[in-house]
Amino acid sequence: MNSSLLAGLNPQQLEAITLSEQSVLVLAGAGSGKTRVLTTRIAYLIQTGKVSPYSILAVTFTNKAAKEILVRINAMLPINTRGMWIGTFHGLCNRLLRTHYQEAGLPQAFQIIDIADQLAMIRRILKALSVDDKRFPPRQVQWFINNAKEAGRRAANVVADDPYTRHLLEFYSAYERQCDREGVVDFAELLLRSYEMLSRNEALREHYRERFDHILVDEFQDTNRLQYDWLKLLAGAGADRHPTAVFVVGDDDQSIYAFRGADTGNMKSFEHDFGVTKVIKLEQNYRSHGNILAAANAVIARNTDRLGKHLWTADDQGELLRVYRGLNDFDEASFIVDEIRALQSEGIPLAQMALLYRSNAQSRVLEHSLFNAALPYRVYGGTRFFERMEIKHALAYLRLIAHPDDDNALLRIINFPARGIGARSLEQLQDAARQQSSSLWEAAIQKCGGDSHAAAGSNAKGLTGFVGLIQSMRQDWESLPLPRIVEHVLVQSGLISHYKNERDGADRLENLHELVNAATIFVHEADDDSLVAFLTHASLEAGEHQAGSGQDALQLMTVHAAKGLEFHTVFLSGLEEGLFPHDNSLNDVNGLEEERRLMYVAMTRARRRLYLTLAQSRMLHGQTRYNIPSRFLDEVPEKFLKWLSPIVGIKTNDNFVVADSDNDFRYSRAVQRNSSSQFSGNTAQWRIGQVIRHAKFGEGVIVAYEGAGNDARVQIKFNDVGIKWLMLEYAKLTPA
DNA sequence: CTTACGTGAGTTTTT
DNA sequence: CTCACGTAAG
Repeated sequence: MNSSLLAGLNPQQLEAITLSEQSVLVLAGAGSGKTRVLTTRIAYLIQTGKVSPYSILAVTFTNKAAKEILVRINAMLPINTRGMWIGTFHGLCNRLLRTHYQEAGLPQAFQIIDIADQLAMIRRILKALSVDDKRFPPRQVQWFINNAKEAGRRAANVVADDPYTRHLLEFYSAYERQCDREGVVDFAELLLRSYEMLSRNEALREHYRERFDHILVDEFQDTNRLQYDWLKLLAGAGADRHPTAVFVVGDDDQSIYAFRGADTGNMKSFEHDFGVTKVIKLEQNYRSHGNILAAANAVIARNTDRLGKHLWTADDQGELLRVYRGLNDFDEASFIVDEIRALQSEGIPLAQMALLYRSNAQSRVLEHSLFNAALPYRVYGGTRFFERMEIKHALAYLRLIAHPDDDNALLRIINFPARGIGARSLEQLQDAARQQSSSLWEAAIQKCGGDSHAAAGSNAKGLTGFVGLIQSMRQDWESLPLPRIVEHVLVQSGLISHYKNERDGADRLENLHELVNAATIFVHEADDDSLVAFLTHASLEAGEHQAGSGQDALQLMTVHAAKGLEFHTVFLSGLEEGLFPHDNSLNDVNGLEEERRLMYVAMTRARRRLYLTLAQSRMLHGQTRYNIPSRFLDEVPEKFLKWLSPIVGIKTNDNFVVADSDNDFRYSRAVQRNSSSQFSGNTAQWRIGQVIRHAKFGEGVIVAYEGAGNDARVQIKFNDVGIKWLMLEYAKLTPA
């Protein structure tokens, strides 16, 4: 047994990792080493030799998390992780369905559609049924369908009491039929389909139950009903109990996806459904300083619906939380800019600072100020690589090659780039397809075949050309390796020349070339380098939000997007009633508690410094709004706050402090200052009085320091730029 | 088929 | 306000 595997773990972590074969709930607070525990347990199970890597199933929500687990296991054990069942719910379900496509009633090359494709399809169906889309907005229909699926219900299993629901159900069944006909599945379908397959097929179910001795689940608080039932089925919990040990890690306080069907009730159900006798709490936080943690604890303590957990840290109290209330949103933004500049001059990298907001719309003003201040920043969220229009077009060609029944794909590209197939020829095509209940592609082929005597209009010519194009592409597919096919399709389809001629097509062209790169990388990395596998990869992994230039940049994102991340400094902006908590959650207790969890998540992202900012007025929807401070601000005990602005309309009206950049740090310094003159950073020993050199500020002498290790700060009297406090971790000092 | 205009919505979103 | 989408006109 490699003892280094378990080195440096606290007793609770150790217990969770080495627990014998039983199901367990691990309540893991923010920054408590959750991922480390999960991965170390996997490594431990394998290394102690009791468990084969192939009888472990580990499931996450994001590809990123799954990758992280694989990387860490690879670092801990000399085993090949290929072939291990570690992935997202959707990825693993896809694997099941691909392996047993016949049992699942799917074509071998079934395609996965994303929400945009799904919406387009629903639009099409509603149109075909002549539905008034004012009464039944496509988005609402989509929401209804996905909700039903995520609760494990088919159209046939939903009870409709009212006419409205009956209509929705009709659309749901029509949608189901259409998906079946096209041989496509949406995200929820991956889960529902594999769930149904396993519950229907006893032999298959038993096979997988036997196979997996251990199931591990990350972010368990985010599971929805269907995912829970899926786990239960696979683990054989309930009546016919199977000795599968199910190890789930989660934090009910960080459940922020209830609006999407996540159900923390699953954590409670888990205990009794899986015969859990042991709940392990990981409550030691290794991330944040004490004040930040205490403030976050105070906020989350207001929630009534909790399993109960209290984070603590062995670290110092650290600084107070800094609060700034600006006159307006612009003022708030310039405050943030000033503070970022100051931190930057202290040597803290921009990438270690995050600017968080409740909703995306808030980023506009902030970005404006950052841009004017010439501060590099990166916004997370927005369109991801495989969701870009030009990429979806290219993928649609590829999909049609691999899977001709995909009407969605056909409709996307039949006239893009334009080849003279207008609305009326499309309508004819759709009519023909509907009549013989075939796919559009089949209808197109027939139309071309019997075309010689028909009116030789330009549209017929266009259609023939299109059919010929796809058919020739399909032939190339037989003989070319994946990246070449992609390249070929880009050229033959006319996409390349189309974007070459377009005014602002340069970025799109670049993205298309990037797609060839993606295919090349995929071929090198994947076990299965087929076109279908690549398309699946594109559907299940939307790709990075942005190509990430690698440049040091401030991180801008919503609080949701920040979950799981940590930063030296966090700016939490827009702390106003109506924004955070959001208007739409104000009247609902559950909604408010979710907003509060969101606040908790936001606060616990900060390692060392946390700013809470707000504005007295701001522009929203073209109107100036005067918001009162967020209730969450009131929920932080005053003793943890340091006001940096005069404040109005809040109970602690008189004890504000005006920012004073020189003396700003004095209060925290008093607590932590050390008396010895020798101290050490990460790599080197330093002493007071020593002459040093700094890359930017030049030569200077160390006059004081505080803290230790990573958190040590040094005060240096520079020859040229005066006295400065710098973070030792980032300052890159060299002895002069 | 492209362009212009009108309309309406405007939390969060791992797959 | 401002973006995205859908329809109508050119």
